Parts: sequence; structure tokens; C-alpha cells
Amino acid sequence: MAITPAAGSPRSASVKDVAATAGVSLGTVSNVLNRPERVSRTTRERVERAMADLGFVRNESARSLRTGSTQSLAYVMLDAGNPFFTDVARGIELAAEAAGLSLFLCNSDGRSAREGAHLAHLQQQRVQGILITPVDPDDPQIDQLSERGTPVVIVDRTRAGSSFCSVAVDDVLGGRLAVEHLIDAGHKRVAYVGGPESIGQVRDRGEGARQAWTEAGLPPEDLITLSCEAPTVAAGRAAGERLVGLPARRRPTAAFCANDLIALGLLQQTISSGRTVPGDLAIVGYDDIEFAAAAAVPLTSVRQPRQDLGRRAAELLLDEVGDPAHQHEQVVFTPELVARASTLGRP
Amino acid sequence: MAITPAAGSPRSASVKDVAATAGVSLGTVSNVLNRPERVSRTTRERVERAMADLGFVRNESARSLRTGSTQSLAYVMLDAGNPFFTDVARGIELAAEAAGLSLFLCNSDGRSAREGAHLAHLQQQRVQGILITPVDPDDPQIDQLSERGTPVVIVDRTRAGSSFCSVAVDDVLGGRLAVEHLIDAGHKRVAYVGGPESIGQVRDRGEGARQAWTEAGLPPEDLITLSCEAPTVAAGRAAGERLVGLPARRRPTAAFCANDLIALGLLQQTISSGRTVPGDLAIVGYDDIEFAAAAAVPLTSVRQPRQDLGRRAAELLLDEVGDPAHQHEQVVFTPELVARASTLGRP
DNA sequence: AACCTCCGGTGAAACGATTTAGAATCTGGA
DNA sequence: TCCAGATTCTAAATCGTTTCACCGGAGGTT
Repeated sequence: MAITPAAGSPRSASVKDVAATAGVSLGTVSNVLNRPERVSRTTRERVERAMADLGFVRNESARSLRTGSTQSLAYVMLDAGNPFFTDVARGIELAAEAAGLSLFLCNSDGRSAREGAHLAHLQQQRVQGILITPVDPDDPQIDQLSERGTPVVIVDRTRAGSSFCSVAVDDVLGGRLAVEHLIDAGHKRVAYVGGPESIGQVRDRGEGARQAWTEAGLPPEDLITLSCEAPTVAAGRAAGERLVGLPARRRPTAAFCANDLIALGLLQQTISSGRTVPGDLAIVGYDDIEFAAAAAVPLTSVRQPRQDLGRRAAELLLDEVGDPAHQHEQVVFTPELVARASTLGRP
Repeated sequence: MAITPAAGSPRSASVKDVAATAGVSLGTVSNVLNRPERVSRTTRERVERAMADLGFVRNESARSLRTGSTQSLAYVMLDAGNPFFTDVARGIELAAEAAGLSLFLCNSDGRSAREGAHLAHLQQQRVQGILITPVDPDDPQIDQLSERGTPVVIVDRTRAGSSFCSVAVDDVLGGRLAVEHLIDAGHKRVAYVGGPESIGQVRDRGEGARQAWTEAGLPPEDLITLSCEAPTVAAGRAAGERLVGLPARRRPTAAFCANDLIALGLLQQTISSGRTVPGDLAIVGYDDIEFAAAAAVPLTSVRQPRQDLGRRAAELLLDEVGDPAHQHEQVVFTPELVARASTLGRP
């Protein structure tokens, strides 16, 4: 039965209260909680009974104050609305669960300020470690976290001098794969649709695109860049409208999008404005999220091992937390092009 | 510059250390942190300087132990991979941010055990309040949370006797809208594709479908139920295969899916197996997630005010936390059918 | 009988921040 | 010189849990 304390003071029971009702000392209650094997069965049951009767809930603040550590990890994600990141999160979760830790998801939504607020709060909470897909991987706040004792693993990005573990996919290579595929299909004018430039993934994929383009000996001005405000479906639609607005002789016959959300938006706008894919415009996306294959025209996309990315990142973090001899490691996965109708089909 | 403490003891600085280096008393440091207006500018700057030099990070455990409250909310979501819930989460986040609170996202992934673990942990952390889309809204653990002083708001579900605030959308009505739409289009054999039955939304939408069906005077056995293991794209594909396996005279001409993920999977399987939508099979989804409109055939779907749902839920929670005279409230939004090509187009 | 070893249990001292009462110091006017 | 007001100080208590040195008794060994 639920105990309703005198109205107005619903202060929850403490170990002291439990000790009193069970008729044992405070230390014994703590032993029941933390080293039950050291307590005789009869006493243990008496204490457990008292805890149930009083509705005792261990106070994690007090516990972690005393022990100096918590049982949680956090993943600060760049965009919780992007299925790519939720798949990464799932991989992290599996590893965290296996290690008996709780995982908190925080969404920075691409905003530095929000990311900063989350990080500060997590640091104050003394989480065991933080996984982050940063808005800007060179943000000094990330160094500061690590210097002050919170292990950090960078997800889906790498850093130059790296005093961090990181897990990433080769975005430059991904960009090359996409554009080489379009060049192979005979396209001579291609748009790279991505943005904002502040996002490293966007820059790297664009860089890969340019490399492939110039190495094929094509004139640089025929690879145009369409910058969008955010890597979202809405921004993809907007980019589609700008594309239509271009004079026909400048208009690209194919678009490589920095991610699948943009690609889906662009695809949607293209079709609903009466043009065809890939006839009027071939489209390549990036991430190969589950929805890419189910799109109006199944989307050619650059696949990343999303869940493995998360799992591996969490493993690195757990190793850093647990092993004093931990060595930082930069894992780089290789992306893979998945060709579908949006670049292959008949117009 | 970063302070690297003597190797092996990276214990972070406390208010006491800050006070010592700034040459002020402990109480003054506390005032700088909590009531900066009471401290003269020069002292305040001296203290802030000391904090920066020492790399002081306030210990949230100690703070919340002493004050008895934290600065965080949590949303325990049913499926972080479903864009519907991430949109709801975004609404919650906006409200939390406006109130200066941090929001932690936890994913139960449809599993009771995982949900329970998250709830227990959040309760021990003494979060200010919990928003939850529960696996089972009648789970006694939810009552227990609330009885022991953690306010809970139920999102996207309602409960009978309700001693909780809740925000939901009328799922029975949503089911009716979907099936009435199919009946209007002349369909005489319809499948309801959803699962598992343990999810209330799935049951309610199915119930609405049945109501519309029988009220139209159609024979109950012509509304068949295809139960799937989980409300996911993969399950939708699997359902598509089972549908094909039915004898032609039993095979439905339309399907109403419990959510858009299932619908997209079903759509994808239908098209890739060479049949047409809506010619061979009309499809109605539920949630109207952003990807629904961008699907192979734009998807007719039942729209819910996702973000408003989250925002309103968070507001109710904040009211419950802040206002001692708080009255529980059950908000029910009305869904709306958005008709697109998957039920309208030419075969 | 004296000694040792376990086992189960005790009680006080931390952990770090906040809060409070009451006293001390400083500033600039009257 | 003295006072009012602002600012800071000292010292101590408190939040709830964990930890650790210690203790009493049961049982075995010499």
C-alpha cells in the first residue's frame, strides 16, 4: 500500500528511516543496497520489507556525491529528427545497456548554444562520459570537458590533433563515390546541395565531390554548389525551387545532396513540379536512411554503418572509462554507394 | 590555460578551493553562483576569475542534494526511431528550453523492462518531472512514481481514472476517419495492419476502424486484421508479403496501417513486387510524418498535431511542478485526414 | 583456558554545495 | 565624530548515501 505522508510534506524516506523501521543500523541498510551478500538473509529481508513499506527511493544525488561517479552516459546528437542519428543512438544504447548504464539523449538541434548548455549540464551532473556529434568539433568546450575529467568520444566526425577517441565514416570518400557515380552516368553539370557550411560533414562531402569532379577533368564551374540553411526536408524543397529558377543552360542534370533529408525534399519538389527523376534530374542522397528506399523514386544514397558507428563509439567510451591504460583511437568506417532508381531508372 | 593537476589526482576544484584562491569566504562564492546581484562587481569578478583558473565545475549532485531539486525533465519515448515521437520531443524541448530546464530523452523502444529501468533511474535522479509515452499506461510503476512525488504527464495516451495530466489525440476517431475515407472510395475488403496489440494506440485505431466498418453496415469478416510484430517499416514489408499470400477472393483492396512506418513498408513491398498503389492496393497511414508526403506514392495519412502535443504536455508538467493548486487535466486533440495519391490517384 | 578468525553488524566521518544568524568591516554623508 | 547602508565574514548545520575502522560473539584450534 502506498504511504501518504502528512499532507504538505511528501519528503521521501531516507536510509535513516529505513534503518529505524527495520531496527538496524544505517550501515546495514547501505550494505543491503550495495553488498547484499554480506548481510544475513533474515536481516536483509527485514530491511527490504521496510524499504517497500516506506516507499524508499535511493537518492542518486547523494549517492553520486559520495562515490563521485554516476551510472549514466549521454549522447548529444546533432539532430534528433534525422533518422540517421537515431540509428546511431540505438547502437550506443545497445552497448550502454549491455554495460548496465543508462543513456541520456540530448538534442543540440544544430545550435551551438544549445549544445553548450547540454554539455555544461552533463558535466555538472558528472556523467561517466559523453558521446557527441558536435556542431563544431573544434569547439574548445569539448577540450575543456576532457581536460576536466569527462571522457568524450566524437561520433561521425574526426579531429586533427586528436586527443579524443572518435568514430567516423570517410565523408570525403563518400562525396567522391556519389559524384563519380554521377559522372559515370554521363552527367556534365551537377549541383552539390548542402548546408550550412558550418557543419563539417557538409564540407567534407562537398570536398569529396569537388575532388572527383576535377580529377575527371571537368570544368569546376559546372559543379555548382547550392547552399541551404539546414540539412532538412524543407530546405531540400527550397533548393529544388532555386534549381528550377536557374537558366536552362546553367541548370544541372543531377544533384548530390549532403544528406537524405535534403534529397527527399528535393525529390518531392521536383516531382510535384512536374519534372521527372532521374530524367530531368538525377538525385543522390547520403546516409541511406530507411526512408530513402521507400521514396517516390527509390533514392540512390551513400550508406554508412549507422548502428555500428554508435556501438563502436560507445565501446571506445566504455574502454576509456574503465581502462586506465586506455589509448585514444580514431576509427574510420568506409561508406558504400547504394544505387537505386533515382540515378538509374528510365526517365 | 588548462590546469593539469598533479598526475593521478584529477579531482576537480570545489567551492572551497575557489574561495581560497579568490581570497573570499565560502558563502561569497555561493552568492556569486546563486545571487550574483548581492555581490560587488570587483569581488564577483575576482571569484569568477578564480573559478576559471581552477576549472571549477559546480557539482550538481551536491547542489541538488542540498536544495532537493534538479533542473531537468525527461521524456521517455516509445520509439526514438519513429519521426512522430521525435517531433513530439521537439515540442517538449521548446517548452523546456523556455523554462530554463534541460530535457533528457530516454528510449524505451517499446520494451517494458527498458522503460522500467529508465523510470527507476529518473526517479532516483529526482528529475523535476517525467513525460512518458508508456508501453502500457496502466503500468503500476507510473502510479508509484506519482505517489512518491515525481509528477508524470502521459503523452499520446489517456488513462481511465486519471490522476494524471495527459495529452492525447483521439485515436478511435483517427481510425474512423481512415476507414470512412476508404469506404467512401468504394472499398469492400480492407485490412487493418497494426501491432502489437499491447500498444494502446494500435488497439484504439483498430477499434475506430471497426466502428466505422460496422456502422457502414459492412460484414465484419471483410475487415481483416493483419497483426505485425512491431510498428516498423520492416514489419510493414512483412505484412505486404502476407497480404500477397492471401487467396484473391479474400485479398483486401485497401489497407489502413496503424502508423506511417508500417504504411511505408507496405507501400514499398507492394510496389517492388510489381503491383500498383492505389490500383491494386490503396493505403492509408497514420501520423503524417514528414516522410509520408515524400513516399513512392504520396501517402494518405491521419495527421496529428505532433509538436503541439509535446508543447502542451510540457506546459502541463511545468504547471504541475510550479503551481501548488494544480488541477490534473486531460487534453485531447482531434486528428485530421490528409488525402493523397495513395488512396486517390489513378491506378 | 587463551587465542585467533569469521561473520554480521555498528557509528561516525566524509562527499560538496547551500543557507542562515550574527558579527565585522567599509563607504560616504550629516 | 557618528550613523546608515552595503558588503563580506565566520561558523555551523544540513541534505542522504557510502565507507571504514571497530566491536561482540560464535566457533575452531592449540
